[in-house]
Formats: sequence, C-alpha cells, structure tokens
Amino acid sequence: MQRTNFSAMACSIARTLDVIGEPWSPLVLRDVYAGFTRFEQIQADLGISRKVLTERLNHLIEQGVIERRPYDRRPRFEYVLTEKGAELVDLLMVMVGWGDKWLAGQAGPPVLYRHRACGEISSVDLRCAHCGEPMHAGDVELLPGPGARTEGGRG
Amino acid sequence: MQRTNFSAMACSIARTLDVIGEPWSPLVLRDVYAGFTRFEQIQADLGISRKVLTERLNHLIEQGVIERRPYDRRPRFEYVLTEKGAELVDLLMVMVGWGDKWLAGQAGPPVLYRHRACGEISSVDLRCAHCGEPMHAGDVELLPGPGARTEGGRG
DNA sequence: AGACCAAAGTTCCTTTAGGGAACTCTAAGT
DNA sequence: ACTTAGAGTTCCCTAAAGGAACTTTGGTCT
Repeated sequence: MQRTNFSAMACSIARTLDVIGEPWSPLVLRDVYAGFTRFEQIQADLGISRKVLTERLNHLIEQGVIERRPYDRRPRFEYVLTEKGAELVDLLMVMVGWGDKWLAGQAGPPVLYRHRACGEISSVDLRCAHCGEPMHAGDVELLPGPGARTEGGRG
Repeated sequence: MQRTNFSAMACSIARTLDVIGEPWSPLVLRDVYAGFTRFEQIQADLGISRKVLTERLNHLIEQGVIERRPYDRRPRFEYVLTEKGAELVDLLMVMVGWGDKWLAGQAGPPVLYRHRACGEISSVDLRCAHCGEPMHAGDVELLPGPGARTEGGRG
C-alpha cells in the first residue's frame, strides 16, 4: 500500500482523516454544502480531474457523508449531505476561521458567514460543551479513554 | 504539477489545506501537541516514512506552524508549536469531536479531554462568536467577502 | 586515541495515486 | 436518425508515498 490507511489507529483524528483526509475531499464537501451538487458543477468549480472526483464522491458515499440521488429520469444525479456529512461541514467552518485569521492577508476573508439566529456576520468560537467557557487545545488535558489501546497506542 | 496547489483559490478552506492538507500533516501536528516533539519520537509513534516526515516538518516550519529548536550541543532538535500552530490544533479538537461521535463505535473514544477550567471531561462545541448561541454549518448564510474574486471565484 | 552510539536526517528504488485528455454510455429533445 | 448534455471510464504520464540502507555530527566508553 502506498498511502497508509489511518483507520486502524486508535485516534479519532486519524479516523476522521480516513473519511475526508484525501486530497480534494474537503473541497468536494464544501461544494456540496455550498450548492454545487452535481458532478459537472463540482468538476468545473474545482478544476479537479474527473477520475479523482469520481473516486472522492464514491468514498464519501461509502463513508455515509453524502448521498447520491437521481434528479431526472435520465441518468442524472445530485449529491446531498447526510446528517453525518452536515456535521462534518462544521469542521470546515473551523478551517475557515483559522484560514481567515492567519492566511487571508490584506484582502480579508473571501467569504462571510451570517449567523441566521442573530443576523450578524460572525465566525465560530470553540466552547466547552460542559461549562460553556472557551475551550482551546491549550486548555485541556489528555487522558486515555475507553477506546484506547493499551499496547502500541497511537493517539 | 501532480498535486494541485490550492493556495491560489480565494477560499480559506483551500488555503488551510495547503498548510495541513497533505497526508500525515495533521497527525504530525497532533504528535507535537501531545508531546512527541523529536524526529525519532514522531517517526516511531506514527510509523511514517522518515523521508515524508522530513518533508512534512519542513513544510510546517515554512508555514509558521511549528519551530525547530536545538536541545543539545549535539545536532539534536525538537519541534514546538507556534501560536499559529497552537490555534491550528483547535481544528484537530473539532476533528476529534466528530470522530468520537461518528466513528468511535462500541469501544468509545480513544482519548478523553479534560477541560482545565471546569475540571470536567468534555468536548468542543461551536458557538457564534457574536451572540454565543450554537452556530453550525446549517445555521449560516454565505456572502461574498472583501477578499472574494469576482471572476472565476472559487469559494 | 580509537571504537562505539544515537539522533536526525539523505539517498535510492519501487509502487501507486493524481493530472489530464479522450472516449463511452444513456436518455432525452428536434 | 442526429444531436446534445450529464455522468462517468479509460489510458498514459508524472510525481509523491513506502521502505530500507546509508551518512553526518558530536558525545561516551574503555
């Protein structure tokens, strides 16, 4: 095998990478989320090779992140997010937050996000699900969980 | 070029992928965060090829995500997170949250995170930076931002 | 002083996946 | 029947991942 399969690792990061870690996959997911739901649309928007797009779409379907649905009596299909996929898009929003802060430069963010609940242009903030206070990587302590492997533990 | 460079796209997801989108990069970042700070440690922990590890470390340094520091008079080095890198680890925590929910299965999460501020085992929750209410991908509306490209706009 | 050692890479070779263009297949429309 | 468009397949080429062996640097050991 030339690309290592991470799913064997006892690590949720590695496992998540096996779902969307391949090149283009997050951008394909973004496109489906943003309304580019058909093969030709995604291909044209991203400039991705048709061969690779086929592979990525099939993989995302296998992983239960998107679904393939006919939209015509002709063989025409659109891809839609599952619930699992919609929650994965949250990850993309965090990528956007980081990229906007550290990589956007003078031009500023390419895309703005309006929070419908309050109507304001905003961004995501990470909070502790328990106490509601800010929770960042530096604010936590790692402990082995029930799914940890005792020997050879990665992660 | 055989792997497309995403940085030209006006999209913070694509730009972030150019920093940590390559295979292994998020796991290298995780290791540095988790205290595997030296070449041999990371290599042994991940089982990554030494060649690829060298490439990834150099790329993460170029991107300003980690720094290389000597820890001996001999040529020995350790890698440490920059502020930019530490904030990128937040992204990994969101990956963990999703992976724990959707991929951990019966065994449960391999790693637990204790929030030091409240002392509880917890996970991250996405909130609107403006109003503090939950903010997920389905709760927002996308608008072109100042850094958007008018023609050929991707993202 | 010379032998030995460990960390941190380099080098080289093989395999496989991405890029890209051309081709196919299906079911309408005209 | 002829054309068109969406949705893939197929094929070749090149570059990146895997993996093992090799090198370099400065200490330690005897």
